[in-house]
Amino acid sequence: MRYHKIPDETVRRLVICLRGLLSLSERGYKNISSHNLANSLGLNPWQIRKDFSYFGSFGTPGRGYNIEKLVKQIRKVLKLNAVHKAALVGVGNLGSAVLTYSGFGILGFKIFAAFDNDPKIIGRRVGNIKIEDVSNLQTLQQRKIEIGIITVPCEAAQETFNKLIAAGIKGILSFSPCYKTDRKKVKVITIDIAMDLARLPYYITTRQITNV
Amino acid sequence: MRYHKIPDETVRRLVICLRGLLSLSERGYKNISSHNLANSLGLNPWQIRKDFSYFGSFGTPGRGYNIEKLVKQIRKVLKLNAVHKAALVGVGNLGSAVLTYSGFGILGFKIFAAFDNDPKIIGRRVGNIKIEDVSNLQTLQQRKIEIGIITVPCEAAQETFNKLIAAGIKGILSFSPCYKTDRKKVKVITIDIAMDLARLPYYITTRQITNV
DNA sequence: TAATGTGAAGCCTTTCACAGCA
DNA sequence: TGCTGTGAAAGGCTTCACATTA
Repeated sequence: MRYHKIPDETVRRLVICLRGLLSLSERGYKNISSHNLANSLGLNPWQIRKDFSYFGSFGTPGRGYNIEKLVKQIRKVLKLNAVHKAALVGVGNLGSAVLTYSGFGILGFKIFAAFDNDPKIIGRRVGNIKIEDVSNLQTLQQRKIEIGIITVPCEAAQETFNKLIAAGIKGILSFSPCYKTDRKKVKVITIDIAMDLARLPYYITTRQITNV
Repeated sequence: MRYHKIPDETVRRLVICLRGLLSLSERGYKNISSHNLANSLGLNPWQIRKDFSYFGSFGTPGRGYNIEKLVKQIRKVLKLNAVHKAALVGVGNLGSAVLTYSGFGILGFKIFAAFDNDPKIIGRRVGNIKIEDVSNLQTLQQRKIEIGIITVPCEAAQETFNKLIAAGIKGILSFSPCYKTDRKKVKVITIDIAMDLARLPYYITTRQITNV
């Protein structure tokens, strides 16, 4: 049982496992083997076992894992055992899609605020969130919101980054690549749709097929 | 000069370089050193040079790279030198965001068709694309469309996958994780927003900050 | 028996350091 | 002199094989 640095790829898979386990749990399952869990998620059994081994050993040889117990452990390791407050900036189509997505709650996220700079949008409600003026971004610190989601057009991304960092945001999920960020102050995860699309042709015309 | 398998991570960075170079080119630059290119993209100079070395050597020692020449080479390697036809399924907020995104063209993509199953949406236009009924998906093969973009709700993802594969689609960019796909027939790249968000807290409360 | 947990091997990627070239 | 291209070293992740345990 170790508790060192967990590889980035393991963190990625742990989230996938967590969701798989939650879904199994909902459907009434109590236990599962690494083999069956792996199968249902397109992973390898030994990979999963290795991943879990980075933070403990929770299985029962011959039986497998108790789902509830495992979920609790993964939540703890990923710091998903308390609700995280998030704020979203940029309420266009993409922002609205993220705002109305219902899958975050089960993972411990709740979007508490949304911002835009368009007077036509400010004041409207999306879901049960009232859209505020971006000039209010500075209030995030007082409101103890630590996660930012950037869904503004590319041109506005850099400015939004700066404002979020100034507002004490600790982690950012961004849909615009931004290379001029002080990565010592915040952790940034970028979703770069155009880049992901542009990777496809290389793999299509080449024989070689890999996982994502 | 080799032409072997290019590492997945290199493919990822090549797209980033390509966009960086295109942007430099637009701003009138003709040449750039690995050092400057790397700096502007948050990468390392030696990493970039190594990446390029997988498919040739195009630089001039003491001078750097000719941007136009390099762009041409990267496009060729990534198979982005011809227009790729894409189709999108699921025209909700997310789908509309992708449909109206203007950054694909420069990378060689054009969305030629969009589908939904909601009679209220079918027939409408988004941008200059008329939304079709999903039952028309089978026509993709005749229309020589080889790339699919899945922006349907989770529940509908599996069925959409199956239909796209049946329609002869070669590569899929999906916003719903789907683990039951025949990865020998198509290359799938998944954008899993909830998963990416859920990875953040682990890195926020840990000191360790890494690139994405 | 059936499945876990993990050291060790193998493989892939990143980083380094420097020879070589304009 | 300045920057490229690349072999070699270092580092990190995946896979394997099997001892171990309920």
